[in-house]
Amino acid sequence: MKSHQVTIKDIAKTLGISVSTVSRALKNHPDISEETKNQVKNLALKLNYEPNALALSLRKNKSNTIGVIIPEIVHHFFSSVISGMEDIAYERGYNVMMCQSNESYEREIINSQTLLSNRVDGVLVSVSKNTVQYEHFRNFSNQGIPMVFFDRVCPDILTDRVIINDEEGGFLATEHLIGIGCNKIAHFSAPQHLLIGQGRMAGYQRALRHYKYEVEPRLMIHCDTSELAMTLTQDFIIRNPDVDAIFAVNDSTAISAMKVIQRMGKRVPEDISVVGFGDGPNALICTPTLSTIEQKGYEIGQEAMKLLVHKIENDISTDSFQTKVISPNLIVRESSRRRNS
Amino acid sequence: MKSHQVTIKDIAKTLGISVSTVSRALKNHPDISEETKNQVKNLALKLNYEPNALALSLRKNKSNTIGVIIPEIVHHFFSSVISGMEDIAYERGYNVMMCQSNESYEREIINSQTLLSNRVDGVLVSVSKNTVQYEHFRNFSNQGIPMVFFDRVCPDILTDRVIINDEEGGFLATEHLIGIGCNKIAHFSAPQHLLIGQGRMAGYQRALRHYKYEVEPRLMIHCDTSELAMTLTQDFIIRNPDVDAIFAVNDSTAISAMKVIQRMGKRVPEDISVVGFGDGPNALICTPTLSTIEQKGYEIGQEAMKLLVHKIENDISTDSFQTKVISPNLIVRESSRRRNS
DNA sequence: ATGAAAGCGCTAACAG
DNA sequence: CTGTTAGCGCTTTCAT
Repeated sequence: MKSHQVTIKDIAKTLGISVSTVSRALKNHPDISEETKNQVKNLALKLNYEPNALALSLRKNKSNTIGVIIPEIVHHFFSSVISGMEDIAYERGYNVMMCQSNESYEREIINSQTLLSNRVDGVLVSVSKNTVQYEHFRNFSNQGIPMVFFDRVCPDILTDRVIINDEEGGFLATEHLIGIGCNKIAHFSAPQHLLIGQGRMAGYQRALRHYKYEVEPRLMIHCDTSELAMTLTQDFIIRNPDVDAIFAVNDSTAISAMKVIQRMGKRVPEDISVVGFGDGPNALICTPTLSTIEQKGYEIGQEAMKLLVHKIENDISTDSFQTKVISPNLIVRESSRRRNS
Repeated sequence: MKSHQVTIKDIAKTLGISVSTVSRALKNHPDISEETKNQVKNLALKLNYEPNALALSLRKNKSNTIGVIIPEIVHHFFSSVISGMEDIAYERGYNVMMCQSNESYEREIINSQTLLSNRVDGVLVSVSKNTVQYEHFRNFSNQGIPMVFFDRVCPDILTDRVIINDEEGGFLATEHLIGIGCNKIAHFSAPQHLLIGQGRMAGYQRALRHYKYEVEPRLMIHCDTSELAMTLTQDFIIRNPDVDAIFAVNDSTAISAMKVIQRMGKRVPEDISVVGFGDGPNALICTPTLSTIEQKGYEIGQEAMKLLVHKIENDISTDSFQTKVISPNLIVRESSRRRNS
């Protein structure tokens, strides 16, 4: 049974003073005498008084709560993002209300309503894969609630964004493979209607061109999951025996590709070097350890939260938007190595 | 700029009726005429009216929010737990306020205050490693706020708990190794002052005794991180060349031990079988894939949330507590195989 | 230096 | 069938 939680009224009654005096005493209002202040504070401490944040929010029209809508929590990248957000929120005195869309459009809509209803001061959103309509997000802007998209941004809606530079990541990975002497670098890519697919592919091609290598369609296949890699890699290698490197659009694809390659009797990195994208924990577990592009989830979470809080606290006009692009890092491990040819 | 969010007052004014009528109309009160209801509902829809959850919470003295205090989000087990919690919360109409203690006692205290302040209806807690005093948790019970501990429970505080049966997990792992014909089964254990360390060790020993194997102190070493496994495994194997199986207290330790064993020129599972504990994604990535004990984070999260919501909604007296013990599963993969000796 | 009172958005008892 | 009013906990203006 939820017993009565102590309020300023209780303190006022016990001390025989008014609630306004208690309120002022608790926040060190200069008008209040030291003696009263001490009395109030001591009693508050003794009674374990905690200000009612709900009442405060209602009164001040500010909830100090940030809403987060995220596709799925159980995913190293996203959980890193959440962690970064939570750390900044904590630092700045905000609470985080977490909603998981589970990649469902319908649930995303409900999540939005929930956050609206809870009068969050701002929202951080990464769009669900199944979302193709974006009207529910407009409610936030309409109500003047600042919104920052992270990672999976929504092209149709003008807001602040925090994204990783996929193009640069693709470039770095490919440049590295070129640098260690690979000649035929394949790209296992994500669908080209996805921004990450486009970006990483673009970086791959730019690196090839920049270093005067040919961009060959036969070396680029759509393969962006562990399952697809398991199915497609062998055939691909057989059909393109000259391939000496693969840049895969994510770590799990890269790792599965490595497994297939090894099963075919070829060596990684001696015969074929492999670079992934993401730098999840798996990259350290697989054999050989995976060279990859660090996706910086924690940093993205931090930046998104910083941007949002800044917007909230500075009442920035709703029509100046900023896109923060995080630069990825190349991490070289065992799966890619200088060739002696 | 946060513009005015629409309230029932706005609707009442526009329609020239009273707020109470609007309030009632919105919740289908039988007293209200169909016509008024329709008018109200249509306008509400048109204006994108969302009830102010803060006002509601204040009024009803129920926030429909559950507070979660978790040591770290970026950890497969914990993020699975959160996911399970979120799914149930969503289903039952609760929101989740997430606090990350980052394994810090001080932060855990602040987190508790935050949740108290936000008048959460209940709390789910997994205790930080550095927490040795538990007074801050008592505030919840004192205020009559239901609390459920999950995974890392607090021995001193009487509450509901959801934990995995570590002892059973240890037993299953060891029994499996015995079953495939291993004779000298080592245990890489966690410190014995930790409950998980105790439990998994106890299960290991019970299995040995149950199948009439000797419990040998030389076969049990404290080794519960990837780093320790890297340092200690080689020496351990050299000193105990008869070991033909290792049950490690967690997956990362198991995987690192496998790596060392392989580097020593021995084969897994042919020479030494290995079983871990946790079943994180790594278990599928490593070579060979890891036999392990499924820790069921998602289920733990679900159960903890269910238990809590049940307590909240049934106003269960604060002095009947229940401990839910989840049974782990054994998952056999490549790292353990029947021996032909 | 302190108190009284209004009001944030909503519900519900009471009154018609 | 609808309106009036009090009050949830707190802050703040206006009095005193």
